[in-house]
Amino acid sequence: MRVTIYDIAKEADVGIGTVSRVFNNHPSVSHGTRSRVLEVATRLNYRPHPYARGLASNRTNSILAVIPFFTTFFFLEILQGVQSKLSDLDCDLILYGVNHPDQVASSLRQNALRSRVDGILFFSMKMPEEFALQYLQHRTPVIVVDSYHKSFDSLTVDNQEGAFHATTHLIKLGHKRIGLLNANIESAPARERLKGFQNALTGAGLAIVPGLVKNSSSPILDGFTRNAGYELMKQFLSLKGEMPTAIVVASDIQAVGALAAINEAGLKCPDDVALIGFDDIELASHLELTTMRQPMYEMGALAADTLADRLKNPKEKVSQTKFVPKLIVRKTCGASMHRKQIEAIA
Amino acid sequence: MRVTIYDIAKEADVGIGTVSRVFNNHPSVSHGTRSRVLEVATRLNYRPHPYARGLASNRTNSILAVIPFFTTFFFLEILQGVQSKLSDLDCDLILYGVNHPDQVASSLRQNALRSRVDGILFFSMKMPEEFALQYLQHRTPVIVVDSYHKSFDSLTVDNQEGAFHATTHLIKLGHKRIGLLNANIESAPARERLKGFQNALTGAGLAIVPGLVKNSSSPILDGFTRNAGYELMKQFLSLKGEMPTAIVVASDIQAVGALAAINEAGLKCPDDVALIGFDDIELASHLELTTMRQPMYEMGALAADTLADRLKNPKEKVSQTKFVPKLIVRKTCGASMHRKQIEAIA
DNA sequence: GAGGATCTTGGAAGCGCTTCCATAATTTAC
DNA sequence: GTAAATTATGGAAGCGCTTCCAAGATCCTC
Repeated sequence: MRVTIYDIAKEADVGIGTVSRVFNNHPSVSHGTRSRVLEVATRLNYRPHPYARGLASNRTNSILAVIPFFTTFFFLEILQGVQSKLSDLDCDLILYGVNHPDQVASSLRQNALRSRVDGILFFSMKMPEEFALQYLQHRTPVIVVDSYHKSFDSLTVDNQEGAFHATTHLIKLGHKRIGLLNANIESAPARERLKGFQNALTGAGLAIVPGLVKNSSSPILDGFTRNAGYELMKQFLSLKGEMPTAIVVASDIQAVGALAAINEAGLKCPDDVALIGFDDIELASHLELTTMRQPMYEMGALAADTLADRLKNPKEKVSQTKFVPKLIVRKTCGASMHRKQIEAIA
Repeated sequence: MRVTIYDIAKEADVGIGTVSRVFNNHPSVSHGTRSRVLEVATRLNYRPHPYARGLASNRTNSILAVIPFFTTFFFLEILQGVQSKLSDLDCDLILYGVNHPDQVASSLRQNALRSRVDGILFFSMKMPEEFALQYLQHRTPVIVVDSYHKSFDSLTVDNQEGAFHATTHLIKLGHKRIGLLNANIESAPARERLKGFQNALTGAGLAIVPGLVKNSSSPILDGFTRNAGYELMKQFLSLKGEMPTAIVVASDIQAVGALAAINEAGLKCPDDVALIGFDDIELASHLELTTMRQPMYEMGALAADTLADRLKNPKEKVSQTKFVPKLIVRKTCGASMHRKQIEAIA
């Protein structure tokens, strides 16, 4: 039979209230009693029943992570960060993966309401208003990561700043004719990255050549796909002599497609055209892709922390944190080449 | 206030037992009563409290997945498969990631005992005996995936068969001088893959040349690393004229390292040496790596199904299922080349 | 139409815990 | 020394559900 607080109470010759207090670190238990209870509990191998606890205290000690399954690379690292904090909080992680952005609402309807959780981490997708309202009403804290909602704490990557750094890096390497291979301008990240790109050029006194900014028109994942990168790169390649000497690519996955197009054309990166990506997905290091790294582990960890804070202070005003991506220099930007050479190319 | 079965009972003018029966699909509720209760429940937006349920029924409707965080690529797909089944089972997925194989035991000690779950999916790691005993004692069903334990249902990949197919594919392409770039022979998968390799050669009447079988001696992840592949490939390259015309590589990640070594040596794959990997990680398609695909989604889904069966029939005898990997032909095996050319190289 | 099955139903008990109230023991203040 | 405050403790009530037992209603069977 299961060991309960009654067994412990009897064995340690105290009341059940006292046993409960010991396990909840309630201050008003004398030192002697506490250690006696703990000794007995260890001896009988007692473990509190989480559901009984949850039922009685109206806490669940578990949180829900809603993640998109369709962009694999990104998430295990984030979850790692989340979990590193969660074990401190003595909290379970319930995972709910959504297969397609369009299914968020129906998926949530089907699943997320079933489980009772203390809080929710919501990743990379637009939170449907229907659920936002519901969570607000139920006072279930939600942290939105890599996305934004006015009513919830959010952690985002500063896309504009990231694109600014990326572009500036290329400028510093001596490039004057720099292109932007962007995603679908309908999406906020694409717009922000465009803005950062423009600011960097303008700030350096370079002109923004419209023909060198190419937005994807693909509706599929807003153009953040390998294929979108491939197609846009082919457009750049068709410019021949007018081609930029370096291109800022809105995401690594697009850069992968771009590299394929470059190879196919018989050209070399970075010799013929330099590339800089965004994200630092697993592939990036294998392809020696220079990129703007998003601090995923850190975002995960901070998301968990933020949720913990929110659970403690429900009234606090909604916070908004921005992470600045970090430049990871590899080979595709040509930083290892001598500047003279680059200038010769340009 | 929370809506409970008492509210429903009062509103629908029935007893709480009846309400409970309705929500548990108990047969002995008349049709009229059932629909009246459901109508009221919908109207009041009633949701059963999972913890109260769990406490009263001693079921939790949640399962635990213990996965290794250190081999990222593999798992989201498996989890996707798991989840596709879980929502049928009306079950939550609690995720617990282990950062390093050596930490399995300590990680489990810290975490896995806390949560009460109906069953456990245990991935890719050796289950510490300490926990195996505990789970058996508690009668917590465990399904071991991509690993083996005699007391639990297991799903594994048939490494021997996979390596056999991979090798046979190269033989069919006309190769006579085939090497094996293996992982650490201490690990079961490495041994099995070696055996499949040998069987294929022997079966085709080819000799097994000891110098063409290279096992990694790395203790890190049993040599299933990019670096181990890189180092072993350098050994192959140093054979010069004695080099195999094709190499079976024990894992894609090693093949990535091997490709790097080949490029570094100024050689071309598959022109100078053909390669076939194992796993079909995300990278593989981007690198055009021919490989033996492990059916991860399917394994995840079947794991969940197996667990569901086990929950229904705890007495059934332990099952053991083997998946056969599937050949995915891309470019590194040179299958697209004309056979004559290959023979010319050989 | 009587006796026995078979369906339905109500609701008490109990799952293992937290929490509050009452009370006892001890300390502090004057 | 006494009154008041503080500390430590026991245990009842209650969290929302399942499940069992008892009992009423309905249906057969001969």
